[in-house]
Amino acid sequence: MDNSRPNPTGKLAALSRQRLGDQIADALRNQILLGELQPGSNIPERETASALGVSRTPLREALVILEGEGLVSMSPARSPRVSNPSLENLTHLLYVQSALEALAGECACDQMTEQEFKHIEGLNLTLQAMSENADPIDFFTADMAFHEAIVAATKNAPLIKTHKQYNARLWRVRFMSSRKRIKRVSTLDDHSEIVEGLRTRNKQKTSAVLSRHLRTAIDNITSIFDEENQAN
Amino acid sequence: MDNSRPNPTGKLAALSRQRLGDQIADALRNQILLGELQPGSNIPERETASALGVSRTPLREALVILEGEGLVSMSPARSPRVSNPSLENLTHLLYVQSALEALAGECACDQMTEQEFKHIEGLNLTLQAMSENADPIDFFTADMAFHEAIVAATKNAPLIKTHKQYNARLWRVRFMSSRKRIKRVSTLDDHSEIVEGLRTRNKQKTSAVLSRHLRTAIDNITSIFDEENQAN
DNA sequence: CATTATTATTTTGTATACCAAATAATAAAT
DNA sequence: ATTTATTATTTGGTATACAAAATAATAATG
Repeated sequence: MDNSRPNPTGKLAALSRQRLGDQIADALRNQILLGELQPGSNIPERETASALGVSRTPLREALVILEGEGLVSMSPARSPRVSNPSLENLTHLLYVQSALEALAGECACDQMTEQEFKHIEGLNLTLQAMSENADPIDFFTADMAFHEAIVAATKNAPLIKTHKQYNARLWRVRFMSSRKRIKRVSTLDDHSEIVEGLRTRNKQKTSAVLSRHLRTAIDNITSIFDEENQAN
Repeated sequence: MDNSRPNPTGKLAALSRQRLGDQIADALRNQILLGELQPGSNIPERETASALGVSRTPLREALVILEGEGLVSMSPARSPRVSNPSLENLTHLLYVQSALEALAGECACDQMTEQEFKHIEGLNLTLQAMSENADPIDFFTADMAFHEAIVAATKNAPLIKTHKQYNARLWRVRFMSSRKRIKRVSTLDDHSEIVEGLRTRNKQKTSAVLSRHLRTAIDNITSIFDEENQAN
């Protein structure tokens, strides 16, 4: 966060083109997704600001941004907290994400270039190669990259942004869910079907498989919650 | 915006449960939707803050919120501006809104109470009664209320919020589009089909008609843009 | 010892102050 | 008169200051 040192171009860094608030939001978002900031944990303003070497003003700006994204909740006169969504809430998020990816699949059939298709196909191959031995985190990241690439191929900026935000809110449970390697086979089957749908530019099929794929995830996260409740 | 006077309960108003930033965001959002703040117009911070009787701090908070909603764009060292979306951007928004309402129709078939259905049905009847003689603004508001009621019946909070945000960004063009009364007949036909779908809790039909209904709106806004370009 | 009252401290909410970049205005030069 | 240089002013970005509420800590009381 230190803006006073010279940047690579030699210039004095001056005022970065990106506001501090945005950079801080990026940093905090990462910490939340990585689990360094646990759901329900407090984000005290002074402490966090000084830890990042900034004042409370841009930190609060970041918190307001993250609140808008649903990753942080702010109550009056209380420390901001990392959101801790209920199973119901996560289910609701997945329904929306399912609809968004179904739309993405459909639009991608129209808008996707051949190069983009090859990229998506390649990501799926990578995923298949990883299926046997890769770390959960790597497999999960690759899985997410596959879905993001499809959405990106639509060139629909609002869709891409909204999808990204929903992904962030779902990141944690979906990662926990993906640790159950048992699910990898059916995941890969779905992905192959999606790739086939895209190859033939079959909107109906691509859209339907993506929708089903995401709705299946609802069952997976439900079992995650059940296990946690049994443990307690 | 004056918080210093006693509130109706007699207490000193103290710190309102809602942050000033949120209240300001609501006020500015209204002004944008009503067209009092035109697309592309500047929102200078000092001037706007003093006009509202607040300091720049909560005003900036409001601007950051509205930027997240896509209603305002902030560039470094320039005055914040009311977003002025291109036809392409509006088209993209409508595709997403179409997918969201299709999902809403499907979920509403599952989640809607009989009372909620009666309410939706009633809104449609109101709309039909208005079709001949009502003001464009009233007809449009009733049209929007109909769609919002369907989304609300899903009880899916993230869906409701995202749909509301997309509605806000689309408000202006869709209002301009609705001024063409010629479209009212087909609008009402679609609505009646949607009501029938909901009555029979036919997910497939409800979802399909809602999706088509919204995608038709893309053609309507395209002609709005064409006319504007001819005028210039 | 437990429980309530009261005080002290921490923490958020908002306002103000200051700096640097951008724009507007003015002066200088061709 | 037009264009370029330079200065002044405005405006956004960030830090700091202060007020009010919430929490923690301490004292008082049954």
